[in-house]
Amino acid sequence: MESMTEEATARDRMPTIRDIAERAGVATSTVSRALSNPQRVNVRTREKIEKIAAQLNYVPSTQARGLSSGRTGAIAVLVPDVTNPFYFDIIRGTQDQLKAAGYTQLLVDTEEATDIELETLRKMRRTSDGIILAASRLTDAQLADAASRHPMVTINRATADAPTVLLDTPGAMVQALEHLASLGHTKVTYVGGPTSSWSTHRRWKAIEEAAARRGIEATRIGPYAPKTSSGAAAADAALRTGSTAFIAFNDLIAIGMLARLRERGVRVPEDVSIVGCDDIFGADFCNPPLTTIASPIEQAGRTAVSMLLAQLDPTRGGTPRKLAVMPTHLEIRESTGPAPASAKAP
Amino acid sequence: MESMTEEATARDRMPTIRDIAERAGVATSTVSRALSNPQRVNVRTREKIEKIAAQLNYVPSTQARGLSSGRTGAIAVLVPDVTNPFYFDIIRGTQDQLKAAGYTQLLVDTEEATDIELETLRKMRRTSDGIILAASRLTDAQLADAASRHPMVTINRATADAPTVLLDTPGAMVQALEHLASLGHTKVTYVGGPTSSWSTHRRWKAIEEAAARRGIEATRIGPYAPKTSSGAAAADAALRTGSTAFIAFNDLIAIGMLARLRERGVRVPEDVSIVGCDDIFGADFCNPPLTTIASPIEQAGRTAVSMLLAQLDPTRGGTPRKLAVMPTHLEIRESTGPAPASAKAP
DNA sequence: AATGCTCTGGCAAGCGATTGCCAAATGTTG
DNA sequence: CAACATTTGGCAATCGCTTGCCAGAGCATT
Repeated sequence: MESMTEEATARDRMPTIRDIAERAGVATSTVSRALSNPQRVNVRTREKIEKIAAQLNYVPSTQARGLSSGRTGAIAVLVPDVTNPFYFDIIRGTQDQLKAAGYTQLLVDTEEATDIELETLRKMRRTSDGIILAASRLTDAQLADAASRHPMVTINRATADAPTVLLDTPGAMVQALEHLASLGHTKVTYVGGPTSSWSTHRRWKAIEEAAARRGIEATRIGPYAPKTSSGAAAADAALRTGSTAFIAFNDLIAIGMLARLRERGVRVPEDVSIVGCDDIFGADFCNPPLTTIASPIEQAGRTAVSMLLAQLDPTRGGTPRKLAVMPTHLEIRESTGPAPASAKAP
Repeated sequence: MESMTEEATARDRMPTIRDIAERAGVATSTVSRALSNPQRVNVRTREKIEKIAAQLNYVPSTQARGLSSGRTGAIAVLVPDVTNPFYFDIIRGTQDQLKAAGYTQLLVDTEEATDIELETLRKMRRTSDGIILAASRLTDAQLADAASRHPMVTINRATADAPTVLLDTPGAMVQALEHLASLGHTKVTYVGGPTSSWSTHRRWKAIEEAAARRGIEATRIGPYAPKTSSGAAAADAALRTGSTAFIAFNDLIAIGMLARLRERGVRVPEDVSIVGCDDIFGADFCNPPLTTIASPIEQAGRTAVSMLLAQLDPTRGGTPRKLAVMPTHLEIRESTGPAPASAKAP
């Protein structure tokens, strides 16, 4: 029985460019062009091909396409911790913009580990067209190496070797300090994040400088892991400093501190004030609502994608920017208040 | 100048299996086997090849591998909304398990839209080896069709056509109802989620039945989008029902209601009680902390991956399960309390 | 009528692996 | 030592699509 029709043959196999070519009576190359380079082919031929493709429910193979064209159509997004709401906003931003540009997003959690980050970078060199690296834990040298091998954009981690999107949190830290100063606080403690975090140093430096300029006594404690569970230890240590106001590396830690302070009977903001950072989901409805540093995080993700895409296809975009700084502002809620009178004379 | 050495040639190009073969003096097929089918080749040859591969910093091309082997090494995870913390946990679970199994995760946000979901499904048929579909908005027929074409596991959306991971929220809804009943509540309102959500109907049905059995008057309002911003409208409508206790479709809505109620001067739990669902990030530190239905969400993600992988490679796993029901429990916090006395005699 | 373009479409060579089949080498056994 | 098994490695065909190059057709220009 050699009478199998094309219909029968194609039943279980996915249709390929060849099936279309046969039915249309053209060469596969023509089909390829009609589908991915429309103006290269006659309108009538194209329409015919498109019709057949639709009929067959044809879906091009990314694999094959990638193999021959060298492009994969995928962008890898590396974040240190997918559970951290901060990164979720970034992911949402990248997802959004990537989808719009027809790219697939490969999401990888590097678990705040340098080696996983490096290994992922290595693999992705082959698997993706470009990489978005959020809050990288890598050293400058490692970063430079990675950037030299693959199109890359970093978020919240400046480097001369790749375009970067920065949230101007240091700027807002200064605002936060001024806010606290105007409320009468004279001793402020910065609750630091992971040592490997570039941001935490940047923030502390900003605070240190601004404090010196204003005659405020600034101290630093830490490092603490950026999780609510670190908040307990952080709160205890912070209290021991004698400061009346704390600025936390991020909202996660701040929220954890809030819980611990309540547990210990320390009132916020009557006894101490707390400022968080990032304005993540939850910062507005915790108890008390957290004064924090807000920024367009999702926008940062989108911008990173745009910058990466511009790098991939220099013809399309205009001047590829090397640096984008997102504005931030202090979102004052209820976790900050006047310095307690007693604190003035210890 | 034809004297370019191999070194020079290979400088900017990624090393391929062929480069290794040449250096090792063997055929590419041998290299391929040594790398992905070690026992098929002599130990000494293998070691030699591995060494050279390491030297060259060789990374196999997923594309090429996929083309010839038919497998892509990627699993697509479709969620209705990446911003919803509930899905964070699922994503974290899948990410974790997929990485462990050597798969890449393709994350797609279907934006609660049926057509995006369908379109993504179509594309992913070629791009991924399998699909994990969380809280699908599809009809049974659409789901059956999709499942027939591609290995698939659903989460929180039962179907006879694909293995499913279910969180036993309906069971816990009954617990919640009993909890409320024992606190003296006799009128309870269910604040429903999106009409297209399979879960919301399932939950309401469970409540309705349990309420009837216990002589509690249960009403339903909705639908509401699963966002905190829906909470305001939901709270207003809920209040109008005259019920003293509300069970929300999820924590997002519940948290939004909390805010609105405070705004309106309605005390929780003194005046009304609220129960959420999912125990998402934030449910424990909102004000007041939310009584909610907790479940091992991350675990659900992991289980889904296991079930999918078992389906892909039937030899490895044991009996591929068709259904996994994750246990849930009522997490009692401070948003539920005794029914107000006045409510007894309206 | 000759010349030169622009359009279209086909040919065929890859892209980088995998894998069925075969042959040489090596080992085992009676 | 012959006969047979088992390893081990090579050949070459694929996988599905892209793309450089070429040729014929259709037109406009001299």
